[in-house]
Amino acid sequence: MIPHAGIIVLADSLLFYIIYFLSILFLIKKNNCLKKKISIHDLARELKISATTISFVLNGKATEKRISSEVETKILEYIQKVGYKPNLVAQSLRTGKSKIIAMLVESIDDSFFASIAKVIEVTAYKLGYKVFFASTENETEKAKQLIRLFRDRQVDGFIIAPPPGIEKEITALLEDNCPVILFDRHLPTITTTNVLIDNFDGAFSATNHLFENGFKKIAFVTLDSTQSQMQARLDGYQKAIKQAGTVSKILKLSYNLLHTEISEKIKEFLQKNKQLDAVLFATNYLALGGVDAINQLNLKVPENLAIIAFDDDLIFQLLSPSVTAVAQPVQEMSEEVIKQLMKSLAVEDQSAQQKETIILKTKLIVRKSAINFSSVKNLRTAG
Amino acid sequence: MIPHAGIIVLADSLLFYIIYFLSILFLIKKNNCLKKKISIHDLARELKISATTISFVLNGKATEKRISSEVETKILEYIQKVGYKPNLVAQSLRTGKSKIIAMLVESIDDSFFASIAKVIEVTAYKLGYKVFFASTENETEKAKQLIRLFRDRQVDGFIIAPPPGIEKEITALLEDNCPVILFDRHLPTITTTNVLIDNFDGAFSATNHLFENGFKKIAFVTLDSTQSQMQARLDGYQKAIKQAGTVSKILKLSYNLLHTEISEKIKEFLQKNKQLDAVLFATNYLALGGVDAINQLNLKVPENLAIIAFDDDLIFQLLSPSVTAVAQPVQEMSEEVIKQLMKSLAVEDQSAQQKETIILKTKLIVRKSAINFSSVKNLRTAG
DNA sequence: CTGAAAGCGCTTACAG
DNA sequence: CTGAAAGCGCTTACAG
Repeated sequence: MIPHAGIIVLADSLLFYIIYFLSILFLIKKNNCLKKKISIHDLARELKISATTISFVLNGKATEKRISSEVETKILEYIQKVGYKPNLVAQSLRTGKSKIIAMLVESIDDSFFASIAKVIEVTAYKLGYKVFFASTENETEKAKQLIRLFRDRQVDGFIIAPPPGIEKEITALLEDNCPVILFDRHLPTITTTNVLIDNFDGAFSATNHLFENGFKKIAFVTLDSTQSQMQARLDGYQKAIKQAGTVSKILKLSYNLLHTEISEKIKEFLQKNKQLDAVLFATNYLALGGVDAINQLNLKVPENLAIIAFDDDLIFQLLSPSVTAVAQPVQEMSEEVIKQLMKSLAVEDQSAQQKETIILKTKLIVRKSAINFSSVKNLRTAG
Repeated sequence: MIPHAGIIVLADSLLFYIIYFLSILFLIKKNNCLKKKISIHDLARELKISATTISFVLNGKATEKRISSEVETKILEYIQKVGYKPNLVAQSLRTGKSKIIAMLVESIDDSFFASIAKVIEVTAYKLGYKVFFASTENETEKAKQLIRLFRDRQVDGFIIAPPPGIEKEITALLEDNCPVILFDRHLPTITTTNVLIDNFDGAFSATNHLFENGFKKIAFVTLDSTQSQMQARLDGYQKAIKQAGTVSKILKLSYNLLHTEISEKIKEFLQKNKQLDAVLFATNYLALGGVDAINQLNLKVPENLAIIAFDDDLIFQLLSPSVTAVAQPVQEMSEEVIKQLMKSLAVEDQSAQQKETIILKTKLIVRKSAINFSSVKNLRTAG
C-alpha cells in the first residue's frame, strides 16, 4: 500500500488542480464585470509580508501598530505599482460599514431637490462618502421600501425629506443606531435632527410683499397636506392676511397631480374667484401650473393678477414677466445637512446624541410678477 | 497538575465568553445602522435544517434540488414570520453580483437625462435591479473616476452617455466582461451597443421646418464638441442649409458655461448678425440661454427671430411664445436601453456578443416660436 | 432529498 | 514589530 500512496497523492492533487482550474474558468465566465482582481493575500504572497501588516498599512494604522517604515514604503510602492484596490464589498461585510449615504428626496426631478442633492453629493465625496439618491414621490409606502432597500445595502446613514406617516421607520432607524438627518420638512411627533427653513416667515414675507405692492385679494394655492413645511407656509400666509384684516382664499390640491391637472384646477379656481388680484403658490411646480392657467386665461401679470412662487427656479427668471420667488438657501442647507450627518456618524450611540433643529432664513427674490400696479388694480373685474 | 486542568478549562472558557460578549457589545456599538440581523445560520439552528437547504429554497432552487415541499413551506413560513432578509453584501461578495446598475449621464439636473433616468430606474426595479446615477458633467476625468468607483462597488453593468476620451475605459470594461450600453451619443472608434436617436434627421427636419415657414437666414447655436450627437446635429443643419442654397452661420460655445455666460455669448452673436431671422439651438439649455438673450434684446419671437430647440422640456410649453422643439422619444429610448442591457447581462461572454446600434426617430413638436410670418419677415433689420 | 465544508476578500484581537 | 487564524453571511460543488 505504501508504494501507492505517492501516486494517490499525485492523482489527488492533479485532480484538485484540474478542478481548481475549471472553477476559476467558470467564475470568470459567470462573474461579469468582476475583474480578475488582486487580493490582499496575493500581495502578501508576493511581498512575503502578512495580510495583517498590509491591511494595517492600507488603513493608515502603520504608526499606531508600529510597522517599520521600510515595510510600509515597500508595501505602498508595490500597491501603487500593481494598482491594487481593496474589495469594498468584502470590506463592508467585515466592518459593517459601507461609506454610502442614502438620500431620499421627494423627487429628483424637482429643481430644489436636484440642486440640494448636487451640493451634498460633492461635499460628501470630499469626505470619503458616496451618496445614493432615490425619489419617494412623497409616498409613504415607497419611502418605507426605499429605507428597507438601502438598509439591506448597508448604508451608513440617511438624509431624508420625509413623506407623511413614516415616523415608525425613522424611529426604528434611530433605535438601531443608524444616523438620520431630516431636511425640508420634519415630523413633529418624533425627536430628530432637522435642517429646515423658516417656511412661516417665507410665506408671511411674500404675502406682505404683495400687500405692500398694492394687492389686496390674495389667494394661496397649496397642497392638501399636513406636512410641517406646508403647514408653516399656510400659517405664514394666514397670519399676514389676518394682520391686514382681509379674507383668505385657499386652494388645496392633492399630491401627485400631473402638470395639466394642476393648471386645470387652478384655471377653474381663478375663474370662480374673479375678485382675486394676487396668488401665492406654495411650491415651484404649483406656480408653473399657475403660469399655464394664467396663459390660458389670457390674464396679464401683474396687471390682472400678481404671482409669487415658493422655491426659486431658473424658469422664473426666464418667464415674461419674470416671477418673484421665495428662494431657499440651497448651499447653506446642504452644508448644514452634511455637517449634522458627519456629527452623527462620529457618534457611537444615536439615542444619546443631542438632537438639533436648524432653521435657515429664506430670501425673497423680487422680480416683475408682483410689482406695484396700484394705479391699475384688478382690471379683470372691471373688464 | 491534573486536578487543575478542569479549572483552567473553565476559567479559559469563562474568559472566552466574557470576551465574546464584550466584542458583541462592541460590534453593536460600533456598527451604526447594522441591525442585529438574523443570519441564515440562525434560521438553520432554529429550524434544524441546514443552511444549504435554506439557501436553495431562498434562491428558488427548491424544485431543481428536489427539496420536499413540506420542508420548503416550513422554511418559507418561518422566514415570513421572523422577517428574515438575506445580507446583500455577503451575497454580493460570494456571487460577485450586486444587482446594481450604474448609470452615468451628463448631468442629472438636465431634464432630458432626468426623465430618461426615471424611466430606467422604474423599469430596472421591476426586473430586480437597482440603478445608481451619477453625473459626469461631460468631463473625461470625472467619468473615469466614476467608472472606477462603481466597479469597486461591484456593479453588474453600465449605462453610459459617454464624454469624449473614454474609449479606453469602455473597452476595458467590455474586455473584463462587463456589460455596457451607450446612449445619447456613441464613440465611433469602438464597437459597442448603442441606443441613439437620429440626430441628423432631427436637425435637418427642424431646419427645413424653418425654411417652410418662410425663414431664410438660419443660424445654428451649438457646443464646441466633436461628440457624435453634436456632430450629427451640425451635419443635419448644414445639409438643409446647403439644399436650400443659403449660407450657414454657426456659433459654437464651449461646454460647462454658466447660464448667464451662454446668454451673454448668444446676445453678442445676435447683435453681430442682424441678418438672422431664425436660430436652431442644439440643446435645451442653449435654447434657454437664447431665450434669455432674446428677452434682453427685446426681440419678438417669431416676428424678429424664430427659434427651435433640440430636446423638449416643460419650460418650452410655458414660455410665451411657446417654443417649437425636437423631442427625443424618452420612453422608447429607456425601454430599448434596458432591453439591450438585460440581453448583455444574460450573456456569459461580452466579447462574443453581437453589438447592435439602435437609432430612434425624433419628433418635431410644433409650437409658436417658429410659425409662418412670411408677410412680416425680419422686422429687425427694417426697424 | 439533505448537510458539512470551503471560500468570496477583507479586518482585527491575540500571541509572540 | 509582525503573523496565523477567525469570522462577517452568504452560495454551491460534492458526498451521501
